[in-house]
Amino acid sequence: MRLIVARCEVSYAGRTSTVLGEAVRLLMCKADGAFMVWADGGSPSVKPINWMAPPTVLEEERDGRGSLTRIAVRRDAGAERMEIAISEVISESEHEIDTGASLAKEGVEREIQDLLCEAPHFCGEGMRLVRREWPTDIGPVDLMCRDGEERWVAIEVKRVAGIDAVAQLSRYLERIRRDPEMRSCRGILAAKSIKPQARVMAQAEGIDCVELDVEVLRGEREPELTLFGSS
Amino acid sequence: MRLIVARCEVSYAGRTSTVLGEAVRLLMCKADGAFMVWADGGSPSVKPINWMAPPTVLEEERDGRGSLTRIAVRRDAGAERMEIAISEVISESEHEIDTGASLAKEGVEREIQDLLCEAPHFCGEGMRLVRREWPTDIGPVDLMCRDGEERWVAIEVKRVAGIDAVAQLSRYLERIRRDPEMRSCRGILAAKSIKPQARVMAQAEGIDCVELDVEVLRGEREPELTLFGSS
DNA sequence: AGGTACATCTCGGGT
DNA sequence: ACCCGAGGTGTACCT
Repeated sequence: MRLIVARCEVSYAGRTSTVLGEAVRLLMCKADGAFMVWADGGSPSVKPINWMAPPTVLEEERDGRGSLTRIAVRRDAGAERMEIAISEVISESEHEIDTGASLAKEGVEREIQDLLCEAPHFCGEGMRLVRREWPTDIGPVDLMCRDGEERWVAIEVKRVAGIDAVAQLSRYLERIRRDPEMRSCRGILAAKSIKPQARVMAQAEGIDCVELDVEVLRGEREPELTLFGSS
Repeated sequence: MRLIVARCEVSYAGRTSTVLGEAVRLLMCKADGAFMVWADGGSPSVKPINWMAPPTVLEEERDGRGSLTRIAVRRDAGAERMEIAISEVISESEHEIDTGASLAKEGVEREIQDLLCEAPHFCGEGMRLVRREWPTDIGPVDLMCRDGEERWVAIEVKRVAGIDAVAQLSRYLERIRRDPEMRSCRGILAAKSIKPQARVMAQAEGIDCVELDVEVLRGEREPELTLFGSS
């Protein structure tokens, strides 16, 4: 990875076009072709002010003393491009950084889905998993189950559920119910946290809400009596 | 801004939890309190593998020779935390980097909305803007207009419109039409590009689609005869 | 290649 | 503080 601290102007043209006046910035050039321009404060804080995602082609110009004067980054046959005009190089270094290794994440939607598949009864007594990623012609619904009364139940799993999650499940239900056998399929929105507006919209659409406690799902803690106290 | 290249282990616990085994990584510590851990390849390429957004509290430990051995980053009273155990420091530097300056973006949704406000007739003959960001109880619709026949028209502006945009406009229309005076309000989805599936869904919901040419909106180019060739 | 959904999304604007 | 929507979203997965 190359790290360059330089006084520079940056212009980008592609999906939009931007110009950054002269200032001291960090230029970060990853081995995978990603190129980023960083400022040190303000917004955005955890995002570069300008960047090019790989694959990119880099072109450099140096003056007679070997000092960087210009960097051009191209992508998509030049449809996207960034130009860095450098007036002063303050630091230039290169380091061997390891490539990203496996990173296990816990608590994301996939894990909640995994846990719920093992214990669907947390969405209602007698609930049984029929199929995960049940296909519809506009995308798969996370879980398809049958409840204690043999009724079909489509479950949409989210980490945090907003109104978009309700809209998503509604779209699926509309498709699913076109099958005469599934006409009475009901919907459950299951999430670690459900926004108030999403609850209101879910109620209006006849969709049940279940807030999940991941530690309970994992079996690390006993469920509390109020677990099903939603709707 | 501080840049540290070090062999280290990283663990994060907060919104999710992750563990990263020992490897050489770049640690980036911004003046605004943002902290990032970078690998050099793999995915995601333009995002750090681990990070903490400001505000953060940093805590460092050094050995007898003054070499970094541990960094702890805390946030939100310790609810979110990252621990970096350092076995070898390869490089450590600090630079004065300028704070983010103003960055003008063109071609994003806001600019399209601006241009459309100045020239609503691109969404239909006789179209007049009544109000921008027309409020509903589930959020504002981008533009509220009246067409040549005095009919209300709600316009949702997007850069790229997918089915989620159609769903969003449908939700707004459902609310808007609860007002008896607006019962016949129609909807237009206006975007630089509209996905085929979104067109299908829009047609099913009686929503019109208008694909916009930003250069024409800006007055840089003459409209082509097929501008309204949508449905 | 195109469509769909997830993300520790991040970020800005509103209430 | 929370909610909502935009993003040059990026990224994986599927068709």
